[in-house]
Amino acid sequence: MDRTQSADWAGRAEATLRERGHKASAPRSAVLALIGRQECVVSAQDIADELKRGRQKVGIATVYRTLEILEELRLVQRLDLGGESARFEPATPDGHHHHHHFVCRICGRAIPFEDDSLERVIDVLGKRLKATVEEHDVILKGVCPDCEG
Amino acid sequence: MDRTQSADWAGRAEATLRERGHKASAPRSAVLALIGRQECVVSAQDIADELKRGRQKVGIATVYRTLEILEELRLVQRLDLGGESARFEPATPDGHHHHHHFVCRICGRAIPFEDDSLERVIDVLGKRLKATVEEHDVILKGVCPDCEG
DNA sequence: GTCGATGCAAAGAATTTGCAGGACC
DNA sequence: GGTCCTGCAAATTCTTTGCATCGAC
Repeated sequence: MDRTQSADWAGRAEATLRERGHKASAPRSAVLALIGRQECVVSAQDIADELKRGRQKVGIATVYRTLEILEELRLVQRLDLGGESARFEPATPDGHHHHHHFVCRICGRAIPFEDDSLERVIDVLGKRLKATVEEHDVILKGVCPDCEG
Repeated sequence: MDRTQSADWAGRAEATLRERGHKASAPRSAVLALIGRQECVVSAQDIADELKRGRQKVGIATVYRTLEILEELRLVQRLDLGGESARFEPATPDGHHHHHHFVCRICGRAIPFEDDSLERVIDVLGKRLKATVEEHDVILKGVCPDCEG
């Protein structure tokens, strides 16, 4: 099911880009495919490195430019998890369960989790504030089980 | 009451630094005083600029070094709100109500808010996860009332 | 006096941008 | 064929570091 969803994401992204008048290209497709395969966050450098190991090499500038477009179209979400660089993950279509992140201070790994009560509270909160809330991130920081003790 | 609390923070910070064997200095005191006066986040550059306008000029390197120490001692919290640079704010003593941030996509301002239900849910969540949660950030993004068309 | 703190300037790291050539439609 | 895309390298921006000097204890 993961794989099905992944394929969907890349396909949906390609379609959206085409609709918006963007042209197809091998490097861009490779980036989309890789992002679609992610269950959690990756940095621009991660993407470039991963692709470099494969057959399709992609310049880091292209990775950034592609991510910029995807972010504008809300196909990926940019996250600042406190590391050196920004990280990105495929955005979930509206209403679908999306997750948040626990970041380990020791190993730096980001571990995704979801929680319905949390979403509900944030929903209510959004209504209480006068502002229009378009997106939200919850970041927990601490020590993960592997690094514990 | 704000002012009392601010004075407390700077005083507490100075005391903690002294305890840890750090030496006092005019530049550092100026940074501490300024941070203590903040109700919300500022960037390192904000701090340097603000002090430059006053009588005590402080090099940006000193600002960063001071912030680094303060962060280690958990006297300030570093926040990645998605802007270009990291922002900092005085940390609240344990257990005191701390706030989170709404960031406006148009004007970039960070608006603080607090919510007890949110804290409670995150508390429970921390227990559900096997990891030790040491801190958490909730960031809402959208459009603030002033920028709302 | 000793050792931490400062400021400047240089080094680093992440991200963006300019440009010439190449590919898509 | 025009326009968008790509890769490289240069430019930017934020942050850290090296170093000589100054000041606190």
